[in-house]
Amino acid sequence: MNDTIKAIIHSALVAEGIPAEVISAGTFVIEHPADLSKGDYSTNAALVYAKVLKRNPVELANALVSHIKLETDADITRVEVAGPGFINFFLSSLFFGKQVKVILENPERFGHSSTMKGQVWAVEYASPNPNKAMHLGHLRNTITGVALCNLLEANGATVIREMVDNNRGISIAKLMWGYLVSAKKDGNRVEDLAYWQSHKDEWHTITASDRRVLDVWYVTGSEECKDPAQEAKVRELVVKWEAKDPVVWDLWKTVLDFAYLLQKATLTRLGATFDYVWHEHEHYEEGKRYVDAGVKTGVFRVLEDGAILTTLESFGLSDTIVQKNDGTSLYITQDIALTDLKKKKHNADHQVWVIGPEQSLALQQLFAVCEQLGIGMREEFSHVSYGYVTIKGQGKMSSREGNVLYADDLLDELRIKTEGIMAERLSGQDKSVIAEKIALGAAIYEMLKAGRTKDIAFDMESALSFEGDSGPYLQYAHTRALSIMRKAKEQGIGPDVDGALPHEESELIRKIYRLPEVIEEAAKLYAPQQVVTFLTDLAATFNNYYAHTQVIADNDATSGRRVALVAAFAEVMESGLKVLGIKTPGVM
RNA sequence: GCUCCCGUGGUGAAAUGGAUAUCACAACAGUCUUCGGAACUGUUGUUCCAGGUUCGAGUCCUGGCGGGAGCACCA
Repeated sequence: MNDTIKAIIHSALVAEGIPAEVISAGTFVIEHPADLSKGDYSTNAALVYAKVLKRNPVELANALVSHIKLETDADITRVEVAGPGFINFFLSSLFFGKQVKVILENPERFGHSSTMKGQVWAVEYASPNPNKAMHLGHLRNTITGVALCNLLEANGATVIREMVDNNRGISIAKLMWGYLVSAKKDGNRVEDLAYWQSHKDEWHTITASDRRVLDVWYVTGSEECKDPAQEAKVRELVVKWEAKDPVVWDLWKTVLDFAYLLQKATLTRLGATFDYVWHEHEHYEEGKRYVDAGVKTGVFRVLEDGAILTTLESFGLSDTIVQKNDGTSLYITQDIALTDLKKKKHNADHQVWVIGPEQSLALQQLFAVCEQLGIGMREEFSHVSYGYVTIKGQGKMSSREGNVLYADDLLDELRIKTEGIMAERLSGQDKSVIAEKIALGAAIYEMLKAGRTKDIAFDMESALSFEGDSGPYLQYAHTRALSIMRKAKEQGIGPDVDGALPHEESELIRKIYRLPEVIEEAAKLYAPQQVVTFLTDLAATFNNYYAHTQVIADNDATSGRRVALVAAFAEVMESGLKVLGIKTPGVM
């Protein structure tokens, strides 16, 4: 419809005798007026061209409208000039009827587009550190990443979901050390690796429910490092690991397996899947080759002390060191290699990093260096950042302050709360499954409802409230729709997609068809939040309809048409929620 | 000091340079509870400050103020 209106305006501009070069120079937009009384679509074309042509906007708008010939039985019934010179388009019942039909005939495809067809996007997200349980910050990252991938995919892109496993270095060594010295079942302290290797069963193992224990070992290891003598032992672990010492590798693999077990449980819960996981130990040494090459071609410069620097002034960025003076790697050294490896592996034309804002400069520098080295142009690389999550009234989370809210704990609390509410109503065996879906829905909604770059002060009370703007509000609207359909089926009323429903009856019919536009725009802007806003408005419109219209009425010829509208709403809501990563609970 | 992000009712948020700034929570007043009340209707109340660009600014520009993050051999 967007394109149709654009074409109509274009021919009206031509008919008005406006030169082609003037027309193509102007950029007018087609949008939905905020208020439905102003029409279904609106354009500012007259305002834009009136400025260029130095004409009165309202007069120009009227002239343009006079060139528009509407056919009877067409999708557009009325065109009006309003306000300072907007041209508003009103759509017909026929059009809306057709949309309901389109939705119901192929519900799986509705909301999808092919605007990104042929593009390959590699998206790195989540990437939790193995030494800690996931908390609120990781939750926002993961949920944002899942939604972004779904959005790109919904528009036809091929999406490669990637995660980076930072599985080596001092942090992991601390975790290993903490496990070694504090996880013996009898509580005795052992520092002897050989003893551990031959008596492994004397140490604790882990199950998916032992969520915090990893943090405990890591903190123990970190605390020990405050003593220089102990720190030396932990550093020695790193050195031995790099030398591939078999015992150290054995311990390393043991501890990592625990970490992966916990990570996987949480990520699976959040619906995060990955096509490829990059393990740091496999590529961390690769970076030096790229640095050497950069030095040879004169892109990089060796400083007096041996460190290697690149100048990024032409990119408007501060210079950065790409290799330490002792010849060892930095994060950026590894990332250069990884970016190239990723690109070659997937032949991706776009690479996205879903990472916090504190990495902004580092990533801009990485992108610039990749351009310097000919790995790719900066336009191929995007940093999809997001705001911080703090706990309301407590400020920034800090494990030292003891105010860290873990992802799983939050989800559990939401699930328990949901089960409590549900107990009052029903006692199905699927109760905990449904409660989990609703808990996830509530959490995802909280994380996506704000603009991506905005900080969130997470309010547990608000998240636990299922009234108004919330995931459960959307899920519930969907459930109510299904419930109507169930009743309709029982009474033998099928959806009537051929009869036109008078659209004055509800605003609902004038909104449901917009989902594909929203999903397209949201993908372009990396803004899942726009889908949230749309669905919330749609659910409110449905609830209003529900409250004021008896869908299934005896001896009512329009029941079938209303059922079709409700069914279409249910499909649209389900498609929209799916993109966000929210599951519909169905009829509970 | 420099760079980036953010600033919208009491609270949390929305708004590709457009029309009367839109929702939700809270508060107050109601509906109905015959398709599921996790609902619906109504009332009160908002763009950090000062300039500028524009027919039109929450949005763009300049300068402040407030909050957060980053700034070369840390991860």
